[in-house]
Amino acid sequence: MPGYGQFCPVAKAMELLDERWTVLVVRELLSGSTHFNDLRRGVPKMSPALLSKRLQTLTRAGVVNRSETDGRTSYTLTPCGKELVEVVEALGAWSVRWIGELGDGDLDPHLLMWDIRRTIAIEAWPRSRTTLAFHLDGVAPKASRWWLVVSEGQADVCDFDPGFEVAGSIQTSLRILTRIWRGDLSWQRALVDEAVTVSGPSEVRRRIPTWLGQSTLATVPRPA
Amino acid sequence: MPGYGQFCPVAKAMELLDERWTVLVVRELLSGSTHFNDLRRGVPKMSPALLSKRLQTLTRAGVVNRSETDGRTSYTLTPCGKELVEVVEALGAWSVRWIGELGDGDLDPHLLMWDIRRTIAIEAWPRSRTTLAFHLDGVAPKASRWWLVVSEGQADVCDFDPGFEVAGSIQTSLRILTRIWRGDLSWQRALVDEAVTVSGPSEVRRRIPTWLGQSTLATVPRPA
DNA sequence: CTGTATCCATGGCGATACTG
DNA sequence: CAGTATCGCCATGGATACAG
Repeated sequence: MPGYGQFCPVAKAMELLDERWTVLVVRELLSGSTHFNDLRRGVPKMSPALLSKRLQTLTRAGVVNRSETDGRTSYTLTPCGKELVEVVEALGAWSVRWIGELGDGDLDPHLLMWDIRRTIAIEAWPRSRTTLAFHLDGVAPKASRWWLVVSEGQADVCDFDPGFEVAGSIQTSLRILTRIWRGDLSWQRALVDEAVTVSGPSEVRRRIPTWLGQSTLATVPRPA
Repeated sequence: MPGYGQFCPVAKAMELLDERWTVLVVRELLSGSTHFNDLRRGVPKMSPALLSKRLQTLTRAGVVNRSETDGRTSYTLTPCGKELVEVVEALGAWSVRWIGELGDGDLDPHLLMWDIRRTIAIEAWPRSRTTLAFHLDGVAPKASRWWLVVSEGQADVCDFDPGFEVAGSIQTSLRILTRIWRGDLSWQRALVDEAVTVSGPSEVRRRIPTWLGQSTLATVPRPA
């Protein structure tokens, strides 16, 4: 399987990018992960051996730069790699428009909470430390309760009760919260349908949709 | 290998598109091929069994529309599939900028002549039937000689002497002609370096670069 | 924390031939 | 023209354990 045997640029690109997991690793790098275990968190179902191999391949291809400082290994995208943002964005936009269905196996509370943490609008939150509690129905107990703590311009997510006073709680299914985050479903719609229950002071209840962010692809217009 | 187990749109898109050959099939469909054997010509190294399988997968995914009219089977892209043009173009643009090196195995005279035929600027050619002969150095004899015949607004490529009077000839290596077509190398540069020899009346010699087209990606600016 | 080493099963895919 | 049928390999990648 030595490539496609074509000089076509698309074929040459796919020789590198059609390998399983490769594009997802690039996506993680584009989103800012630089260390091996950061990357692992973004592709949890990928074995470390394979991640290592992919990083080597990408490095050899000139897409990734591996460096060591203070005994810490970092992976960053080269200028070449950074330009893959165009490809990844095109893929994401197409996908969000045309691949709406998610299987149960696609849902993952860890990934979702991590993504939510990464996209919350910190500046919209109160100055003082604020904690939001999540309860995800129909998820294994260990992964069903989450706390989002925003304090001093910093957001943290816990899968255990941090013990802070909770400003508000969100109760919904993993699927609904995922769809909201992806932009497949609006907060409005979910609230009206009672697919999600928000509790707490009315001020907080009103604000929550503006506090929690969404995928950058959420605003891509969907086909009629 | 049941997908990536992620709700991320990029992951969902790649579940479909990271399968070997799939994107190349889409590329062929985008470029206008509609019949099974048309598609085969664009991906000659792909087995018919696998092409069939990919077309089925793409059809199930809603990317391709299969239809039969007059006992003839046609494959076309659905609206969903047509929007993959954004992805394919992003891939091509990135590739042409960053993946310049071509292995010997990437070169293919059939594909190249077919692509040249598809991209020539017919309107730039003389009204009367005009034939150009190609001689590709270092290629197996059977695939080293080609004739391009433009007549009545129609271009044809032959791997045998059609017997028409030849207006001009191009002699070069397969690699050089490929690089010119991709836009990696300019006609100017190739002529100055004597990497390509054009013979015939001076008027024809001057015109040939404008008659023969280039890949649509040829104009993508290359990194400094 | 950042990987490597090893092992094994699976099935993807290539090759070839054949059919209505 | 438009595929199916069959076969078998080997490489991919999943799993697990372990190391510097």
